[in-house]
Amino acid sequence: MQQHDTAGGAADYVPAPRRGRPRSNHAQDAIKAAASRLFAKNGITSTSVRDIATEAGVDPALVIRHFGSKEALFLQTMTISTDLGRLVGGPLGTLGRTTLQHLFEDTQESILPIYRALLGAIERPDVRAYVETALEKQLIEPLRDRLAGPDRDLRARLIAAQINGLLLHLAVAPDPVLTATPAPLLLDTYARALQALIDDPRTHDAPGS
Amino acid sequence: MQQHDTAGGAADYVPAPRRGRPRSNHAQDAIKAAASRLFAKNGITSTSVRDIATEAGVDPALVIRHFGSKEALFLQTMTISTDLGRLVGGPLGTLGRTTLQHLFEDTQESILPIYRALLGAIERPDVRAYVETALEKQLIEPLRDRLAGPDRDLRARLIAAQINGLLLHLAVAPDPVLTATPAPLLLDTYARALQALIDDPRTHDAPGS
DNA sequence: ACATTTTTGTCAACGCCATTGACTCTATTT
DNA sequence: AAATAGAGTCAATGGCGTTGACAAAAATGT
Repeated sequence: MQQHDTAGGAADYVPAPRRGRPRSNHAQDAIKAAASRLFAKNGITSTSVRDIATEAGVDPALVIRHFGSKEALFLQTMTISTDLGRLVGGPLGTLGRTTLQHLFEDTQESILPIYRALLGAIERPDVRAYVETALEKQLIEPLRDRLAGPDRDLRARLIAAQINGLLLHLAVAPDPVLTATPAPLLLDTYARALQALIDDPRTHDAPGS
Repeated sequence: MQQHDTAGGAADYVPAPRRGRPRSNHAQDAIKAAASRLFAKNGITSTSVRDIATEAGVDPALVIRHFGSKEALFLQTMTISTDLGRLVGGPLGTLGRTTLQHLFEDTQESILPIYRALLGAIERPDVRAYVETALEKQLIEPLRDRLAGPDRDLRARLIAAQINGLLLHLAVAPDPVLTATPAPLLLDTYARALQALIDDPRTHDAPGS
């Protein structure tokens, strides 16, 4: 009656792989792990659903079954876990420096490949929407609430642009110069630029007069 | 002296499409025009070779025939024509402001869609290589040569990161706040941040002392 | 204990994609 | 006139994301 028992002997005794509905899904975790690794390493376009399925040891159709689409799986795995909002918690006078400091501590771990992957997928509408809201809620809004002086919203957005510019340069290319630069020097230098928008323009608007 | 039939009167004296080997290829120009429009509007992944071929009125195979591959066509059409090097020509004291000014004048024209398209294709190795060298040769090097003081190379790279951060925010999302901001205010504010890295750190390192 | 439902997993397709090889046709060159 | 070389066409190829029909096993109800 049965004509195929490809993966395991279904009629024998069920050796290792359990079938049906285990409480903690085994295949789902394997798919997520494989997707995280491959997306972070090669990006979304160079990573095929079949690649993920092969590395996870499952059928390609199962990937779509569980996650809906390749893009949905991408959004579920390539998320920036660290709360960017807490980066802007320090005192105002040294906010630029402490923000970069925190960012670099996290960056050393794992957010740079994720940032690169998200950037490479920014063309897809769903990814762009996710990045936009994450940027707005997790960086621009906390930043704006901490600023004083005129044009707080504009300045918060421009500070976010500065931060993303640095991440962009660190993420897209293994820039040998930036990478080789001692972290304190790089942080101090860029913090000076951030601070130019953090400080209330009225406090030292015209230094001479 | 030489006539080109890209946009002007191609039908003046050669109405019927010539076959064989015309000196100025008709289909090639149509493909380039269609590719420029579609790539700039929808990006590389959402634009298929078949779409380009349909809009140009040619066979899809002909597109590959002439340009080698979709990616090669992308790199031939999505080029930033304006020389970024001349942006940094102004006097040092107001370099940040004048650079942004020039950038915005060009931006109003057409470089923003191209920037967005390049960013969306940054995952592809050839595109990334092109962007990297263009950035290095056309922006970082001219900038570095104009700076004075310590860490000129590092500061030039960080200024480039700032500029790209602003372009990133302008390109990926139609940010309503940044778009609605009066250009002079936006330029003045961001120029202050640029100037923090342009100015020789030694000249006003300790403003109080 | 059995029957039903729900979820997991499998397999073979579908339609779209970029790209290719074989081919014709025409203008230029010899 | 013959040879050449590029322009254009057509059908096919292999890969892609995704889907539908189906089997199997666990969960659930009785």
